[in-house]
Amino acid sequence: MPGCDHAGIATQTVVEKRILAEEGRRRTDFARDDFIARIQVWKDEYETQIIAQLKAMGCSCDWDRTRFTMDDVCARAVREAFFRLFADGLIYRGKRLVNWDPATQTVLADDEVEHETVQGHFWYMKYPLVESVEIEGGTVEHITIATTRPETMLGDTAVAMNPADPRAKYLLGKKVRLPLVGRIIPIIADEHVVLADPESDDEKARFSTGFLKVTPAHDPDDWQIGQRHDLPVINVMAPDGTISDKFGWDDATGSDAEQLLGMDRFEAREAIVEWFRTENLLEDVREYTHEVGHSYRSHVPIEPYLSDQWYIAVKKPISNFQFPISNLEKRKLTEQKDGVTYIKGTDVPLNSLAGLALAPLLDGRVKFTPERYAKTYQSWLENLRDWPISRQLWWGHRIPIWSKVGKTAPNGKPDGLIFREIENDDEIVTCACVAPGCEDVEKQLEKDGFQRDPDVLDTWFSSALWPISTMGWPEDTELLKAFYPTDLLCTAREIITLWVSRMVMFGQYFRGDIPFSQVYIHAMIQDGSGRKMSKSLGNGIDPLDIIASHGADAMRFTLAAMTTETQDVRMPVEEMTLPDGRVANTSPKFDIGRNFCNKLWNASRFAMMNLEAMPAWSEIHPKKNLSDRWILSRVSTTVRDATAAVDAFGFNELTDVLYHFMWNDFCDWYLEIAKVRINAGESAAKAVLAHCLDVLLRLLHPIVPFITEQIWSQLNEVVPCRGPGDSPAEDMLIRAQWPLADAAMIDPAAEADFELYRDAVRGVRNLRAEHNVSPKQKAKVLFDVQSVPGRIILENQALFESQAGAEITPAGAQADKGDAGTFTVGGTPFYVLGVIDIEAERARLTKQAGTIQNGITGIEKKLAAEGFVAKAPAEVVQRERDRLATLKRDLEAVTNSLESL
RNA sequence: GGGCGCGUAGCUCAGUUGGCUAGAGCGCUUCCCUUACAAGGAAGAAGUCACAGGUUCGAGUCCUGUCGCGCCCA
Repeated sequence: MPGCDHAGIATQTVVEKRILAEEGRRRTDFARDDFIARIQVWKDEYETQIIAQLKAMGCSCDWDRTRFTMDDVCARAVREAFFRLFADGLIYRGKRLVNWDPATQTVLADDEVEHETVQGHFWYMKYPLVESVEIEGGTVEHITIATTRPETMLGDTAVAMNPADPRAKYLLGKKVRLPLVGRIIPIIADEHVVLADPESDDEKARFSTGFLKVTPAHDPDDWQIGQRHDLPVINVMAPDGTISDKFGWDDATGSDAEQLLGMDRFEAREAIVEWFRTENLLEDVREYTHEVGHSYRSHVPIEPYLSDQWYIAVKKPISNFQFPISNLEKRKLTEQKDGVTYIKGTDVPLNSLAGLALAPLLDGRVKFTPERYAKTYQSWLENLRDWPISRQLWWGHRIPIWSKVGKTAPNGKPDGLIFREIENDDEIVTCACVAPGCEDVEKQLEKDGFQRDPDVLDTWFSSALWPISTMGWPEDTELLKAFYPTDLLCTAREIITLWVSRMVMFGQYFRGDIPFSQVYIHAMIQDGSGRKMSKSLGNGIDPLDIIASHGADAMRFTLAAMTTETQDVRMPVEEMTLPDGRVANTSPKFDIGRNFCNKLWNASRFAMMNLEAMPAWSEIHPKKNLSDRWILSRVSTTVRDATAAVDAFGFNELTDVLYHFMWNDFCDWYLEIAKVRINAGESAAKAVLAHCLDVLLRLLHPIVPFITEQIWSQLNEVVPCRGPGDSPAEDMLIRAQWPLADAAMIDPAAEADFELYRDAVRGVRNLRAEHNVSPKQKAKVLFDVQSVPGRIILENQALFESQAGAEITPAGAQADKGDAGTFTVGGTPFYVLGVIDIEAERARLTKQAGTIQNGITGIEKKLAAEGFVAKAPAEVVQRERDRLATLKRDLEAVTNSLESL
């Protein structure tokens, strides 16, 4: 089921920027619906492009069912989901410090905040005590706080110190006058405060003065302290990050701080530091490197900001949950606390949303590949905090809540409407959540003075519903019955928490079952120097450009070959001129796939040229010919290995197995042998050839669908019936069955014998190359015809002579081996007569003898080592002994040849 | 601060539960435009498996530590 989500923040930001750049107009210059219409146009353009990319890449999807998270089907599911969550009391409104992005003026989830290391400062600022204090005989007029964000001091409502601080007994309960503002604030005790220790290993302790300014409205830790001590909360900033007294700050007027109003937060920082310096209250400034949260969207520093947001309670037990959750209880993987069933070792109630997502991992119903990613999923859920779901955007699913200040008694009690009273800043607000399909209720509410919440839902809310919403939930559709749960989710590791966990959560909560049983996390492609591909760096690649430069199949093959279990994959990016003349980014890496496809095409063409008058499978006797037995064994082994690789998501292994079979076995050896045999009138090779190609195409189709489908249709014209059974092939390869490995065809003896044959051919070729024997000249080859390799060569004499460019010297012929080149196959010496340069051969053999001797020494050492023979498995010991014997025969042969030179 | 990954040939990467002389592609060297393929064929050179310890008959593989690179989370 193909489709797109609406990528709320990203999409709106892009369109806002574009309209500002092109037309000089801001979002606020538009009516809401008009602006949304503009985004819709942009989205349609890009959606079309994305779908076209998927099609061009050969993705096999159900195109008729293409979905978008904001289309009607999905929108209804979102409304229904929200309504049910609200009805179950899992959605609430909370005043919280949120991650505020002053640039885009929206709230970001914790996951949307990027932590960057920033070179900053600690400023040491003196706050005067209202009354001086005597400590150990000295008079103290000031205390000094240290801060990295001086501008927030305008909102300070206390100074905290650790009760264990020796000065605490003199200072606790005393008051300070907040500079600039003049506000009188208390000195309180809180254990969160780090004690000052210049010698400490802890950096914080080295930088601490022991006094902490407390700004509940602008710092998460301070917010906690404020909650503990019931401190006032004073917000000193406007949503755009400028200093303002319009959002909860009422003692600015008339103070020295008034001059700061309207300044940007960073301007204000400088002004405040300067003011302290002038007033002689700046004690010190020290360099400090620390982590600062930045918006992943606008990249400006996040401002912790006090704001009203809708939340989903993820650890709240759901009363009367209607579906079975898991068998964890039976397996004693839960524990009881205060009447609640928790997942063992966590504070996650089994019947909470977090529990619903965590249980299927723990009970094994959801599996990750590679397995290590299960940890990411698990630890995220175990430490989950409530999910802020409102976003200050226009592009998205608008929150289906209408509200009105004051207690408003419900007018009757229409279906599809839930009222809830919420306390907010000392006033009561009545909120109404409306179910989908109740437009009349919505109109009535608006008539009654209710206003719809302006915010939209987090994009992930609707994305979390994807597996069910796209198939028509909340109806119990035939689609859902047929395809839910699905088998496999394939995705990137960076959204395991944002997306994967929430799909499981919602799938379990709304449908009572997991959305998928397997999660495959694929590698991420980076550029050649290990950087993420991005528009701003200009190091990204458009798949359509790769398709233009190398072809879709080449791209698919290469990507599959690069897909390993590792986290990141590097893709060198290069500008290239495409066939249509455009210059675009692509990568020479795709040569791998292009060369592969080219080879496959040529080999298939050649095979098909030779299939005329192919005998039926039932007429041939492939068991009688070594090369047939060998290639059929290789076919079966390849089918077996390829199937295993697919089952294990080993995509690089799959391409590796198929590459090796196609190129090295099928092309380099079997096709070359078939040439000779077919020329000699041996037509049995044709039937085997056709069968090999048939299986190869079926194995390759998922990776390189276009070229294999094309070859398949040509093959069907040449030989519609082929392979064991001689039955007609499927018209379309995409419908053909994945081949089954035929264990009876696996023939280790044939593979071993063929190996000897191949070594003999290579041995002759090697000598020819080393001694520059002209290709036209036949090499005279002499060997013991009674030996195992000798018999094999003799049985395939014509083939051997053709492939090696050799002539076998008649058995028993006496020959002068003095000027022969030598090589060994399985311990049997082979001589190539009269071709050599004696000095070169001596050097070659000496080197070879050295290599063999190294091998022998290694094995002898191993066999002599204490414990090896006694402790290693018998088969390992035997293997070493066999190898040693062969090597010794090889060495003897080489030594003999050296002596006779 | 917590977690995860990576470091193997000049480059990009494989190497499953420890067990043949550590592999592939690209690049490089030599020869070959042989009637499927020069995006090709034949042959070849090239690695102290980051470093230091440990476990073991045996370590690229397991354990501990160090160094370097990257990612995720707080």
